[in-house]
Amino acid sequence: MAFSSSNLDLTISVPSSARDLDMNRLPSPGSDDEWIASTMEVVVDEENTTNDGVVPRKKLRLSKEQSRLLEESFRQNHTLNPRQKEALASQLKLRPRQVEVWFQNRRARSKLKQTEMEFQYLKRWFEFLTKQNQELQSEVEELRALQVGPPTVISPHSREPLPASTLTTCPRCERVTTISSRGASLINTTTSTNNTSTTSALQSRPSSAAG
DNA sequence: CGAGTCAATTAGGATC
DNA sequence: GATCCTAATTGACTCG
Repeated sequence: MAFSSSNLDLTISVPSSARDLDMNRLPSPGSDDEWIASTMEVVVDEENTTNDGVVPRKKLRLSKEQSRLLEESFRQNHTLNPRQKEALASQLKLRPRQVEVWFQNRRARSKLKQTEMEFQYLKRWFEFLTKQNQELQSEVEELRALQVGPPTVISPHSREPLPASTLTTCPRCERVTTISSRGASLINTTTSTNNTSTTSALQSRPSSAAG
């Protein structure tokens, strides 16, 4: 069995003898099955088999140049059509299946990274909302403490006092509302500075996190 | 039904 | 030796 050495530093060593097997070798000519069969022929020897005759898996390590090229083409496209796959495999002296597997794993890593980033973002967003909620709760408490008689609510539109109403907390959003004869109207209980921070926080929220 | 993709998993090798 | 990274396998699923 003769394996030509390649200029890429991708080899597997067979422990029993010091010989190296070039993992990048393309089948010439033939299918992946033939390539695997020829590889197995080298790998299978008595010292490399377990008691039940199972051949231990040898792991390919991609060279830096191979990884660089794969990353480069991944940046261009996250999936490859069969022709691109063949071309890339041939360029990298890998089997198409290996290129395919690399892209598959790369997509998985990419997705995992994205999920981790989204998790971090949502975590920070949750912390922010919790803090905001606590602050609003405190304000509600303060307002309740100040409430001695029926509240006088100034209309933000007319600047005129609105009819007597009842100060309550919306059970859904926990914002303070007034229930008046004209129906429920929202009172902004936050200060202008708080309002600004809330608005800017909302505006800075990246839409990508939503989906 | 075959090809392609994905999620889950396994396992080899590097690094600490 | 534990841990991390990643190549490779497997089985389920989708789509034309």
